[in-house]
Amino acid sequence: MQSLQIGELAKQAGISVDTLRFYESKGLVKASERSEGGYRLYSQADSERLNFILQAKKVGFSLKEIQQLLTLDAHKDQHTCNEVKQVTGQKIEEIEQKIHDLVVIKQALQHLHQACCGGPESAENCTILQSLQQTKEASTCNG
Amino acid sequence: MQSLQIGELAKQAGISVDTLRFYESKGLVKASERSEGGYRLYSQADSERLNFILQAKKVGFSLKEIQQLLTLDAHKDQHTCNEVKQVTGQKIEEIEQKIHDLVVIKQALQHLHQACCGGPESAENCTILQSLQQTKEASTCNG
DNA sequence: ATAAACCCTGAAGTATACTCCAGGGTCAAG
DNA sequence: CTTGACCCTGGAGTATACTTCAGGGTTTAT
Repeated sequence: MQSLQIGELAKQAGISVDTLRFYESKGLVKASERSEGGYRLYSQADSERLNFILQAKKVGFSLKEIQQLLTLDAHKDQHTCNEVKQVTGQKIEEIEQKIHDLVVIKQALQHLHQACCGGPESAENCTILQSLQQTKEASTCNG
Repeated sequence: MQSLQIGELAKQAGISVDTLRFYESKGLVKASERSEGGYRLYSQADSERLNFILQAKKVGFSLKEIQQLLTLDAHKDQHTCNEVKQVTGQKIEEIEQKIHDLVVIKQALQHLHQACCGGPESAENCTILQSLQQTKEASTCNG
């Protein structure tokens, strides 16, 4: 169970050390320890927390929303199971909507991807909005 | 086929008229017509374009990325099928990753949602990160 | 014809999420 | 014991995505 310095964790996560310190300032991830000299030392748990944050961010959650999710336990005494059940239920619905939206966009892109010959021709008839529309009839390039 | 004024479209889409004008300034949606007095008039196609934008935004695409998708056809002559095939292929992969991330988060939330008794007790052991971890053993509130 | 509700442009202001200093300490290697 | 790579804090600067404001025209109802 070795801990990581900020630079190591940042590299692993694919973000900058500035971003990590910024997230700390926002209460999102805090190094669970500091070295003698004051260096941040991140544990495996810290690293997992960070991964969750990045995952959630990628799919459109704001840092504020992510914090809400992460701090359902921060003020344990003030949060009841009732609250947790409500918040999670709502977020699950949101996520289902997001997945649906992604599937719609993906289908349009797939349609476009397949219809497109991939050659050096001008792509006049290859457009997403057309794909979203006419998902039934096959469209071809310059056709 | 009636057209909408900016306020009507904004209301329908659940955004502000300012946001709509802002999107226009960024080249994302433009009213296909103007009234005599200079009012923007949006067609059904404009409205669908806007819906695509909002859908894509919700799942974490930036306005720049959305514009890229929407303008695969803007400069028709300069885009080849080859390019379109590349761009779409890449975006499809991105979307698949996003869907995967959402499913992971959703599962953790569902675990939490189910484990939580929903009562007025303190939610000490109901945390997402725990859920992400121990998706196998059932956890209960205060247990 | 005038008030209320809507629309216009251009520019400045704000929130979020970083990103980049300045000035200085830590640490391993030589 | 110093050089280079790394770390620290606090604060200023930037990009993105809006939001608000100032000053003014348009439309619809009365």
